[in-house]
Amino acid sequence: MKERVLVAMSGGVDSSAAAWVLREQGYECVGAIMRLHEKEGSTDVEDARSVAERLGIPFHVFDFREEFGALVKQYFADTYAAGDTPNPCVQCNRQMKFGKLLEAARDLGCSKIATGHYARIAHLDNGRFAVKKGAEAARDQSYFLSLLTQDQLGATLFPLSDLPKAEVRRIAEEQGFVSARKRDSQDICFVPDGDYVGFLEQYNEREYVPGPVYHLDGRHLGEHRGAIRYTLGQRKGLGVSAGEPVYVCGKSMAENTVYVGPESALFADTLIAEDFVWGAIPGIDGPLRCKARVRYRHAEQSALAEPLGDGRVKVTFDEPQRAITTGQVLVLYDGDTVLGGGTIREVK
RNA sequence: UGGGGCGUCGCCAAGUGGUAAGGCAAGGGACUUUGACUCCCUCACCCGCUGGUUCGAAUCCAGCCGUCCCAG
Repeated sequence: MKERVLVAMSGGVDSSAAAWVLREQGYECVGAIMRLHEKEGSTDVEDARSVAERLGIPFHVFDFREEFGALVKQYFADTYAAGDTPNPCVQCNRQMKFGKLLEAARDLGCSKIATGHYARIAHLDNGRFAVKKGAEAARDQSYFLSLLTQDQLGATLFPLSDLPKAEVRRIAEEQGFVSARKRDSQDICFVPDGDYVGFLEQYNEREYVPGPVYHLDGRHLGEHRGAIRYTLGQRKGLGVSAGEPVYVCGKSMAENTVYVGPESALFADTLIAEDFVWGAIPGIDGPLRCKARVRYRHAEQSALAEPLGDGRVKVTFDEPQRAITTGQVLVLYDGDTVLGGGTIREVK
């Protein structure tokens, strides 16, 4: 019998198939699901339990609603309130799945944790662990895993790393998992109706009121419905017409003002990321040419990364990038390997 | 209340006798384990109002209403 591994199950296809694959590989599996927030009508817990039963593995339910609120929802609300744009999934990965759940796994005597992410983990010659892209480029989730620490990566398995999604579905189908035909998850899990502003108003216990929309050329174009609703590069939802498409180019939370302008005004080539977490390499002490992504599904771009000290890294793209947004996560790559990532703090 | 201009979808705007372009916005969908972007579809039985001319008008005529500019 191999190692004892806790499989993070969500009730969806991916984690279900991951559990099966892992068991096939001879690991001693323990299934577990986290309760992170209230979900009306959700059968996720039951679905995960059913899959665990079908696999004949133990199953645990961890109620992490409080922790999720403190570590993810709070971060989400605070980031928006500060005028930045958060990435709750990256935060959830580092704090919950590979944070609280990993702790719980260790308490259960599991040396590792496994999830249904489409990515790989490599143990490099330099002794470090690194996240690498999944086999199917279109589904690669390495971006979301970029801020995991060495300790976290060293204790992680991604059973689906070499499987295309179609194969995963087939496995779930064959095994008769209830999750086989479930839709892929999308949007922010704790804001199911997509109304994240409504969530923020409730969470922050305040109402976000209308304010002015100005064009960069000085024109007053109309009123927006609260500066917190808009993020850099956003086009829809402004409700103002300038004759041609205009995009959010900036905003002032203090003045509740939104500035819009032509798409061309959104391009910038330099940013500073903070709280950098290094993956494949321990860090850099000089300029490093690499590839970088500024958001999930951003095609990697050639760039030069330079250390600024204090966990800060300056990144200069060869070509200006559209709507580099503070609060979002910057990830550096060397080919398929994640070099490290940080939170975008400043854009020039 | 003298003169002139203008009144077409929420905004801008084609169309000047033959049966309402387009852009923006908006709504819906696709894409998507973040926010966005993008893509697709929809969006004036009707042209300020009322009459008139005409086989036929948003397009011509009259009156009215509204609005803008100049002159007061």
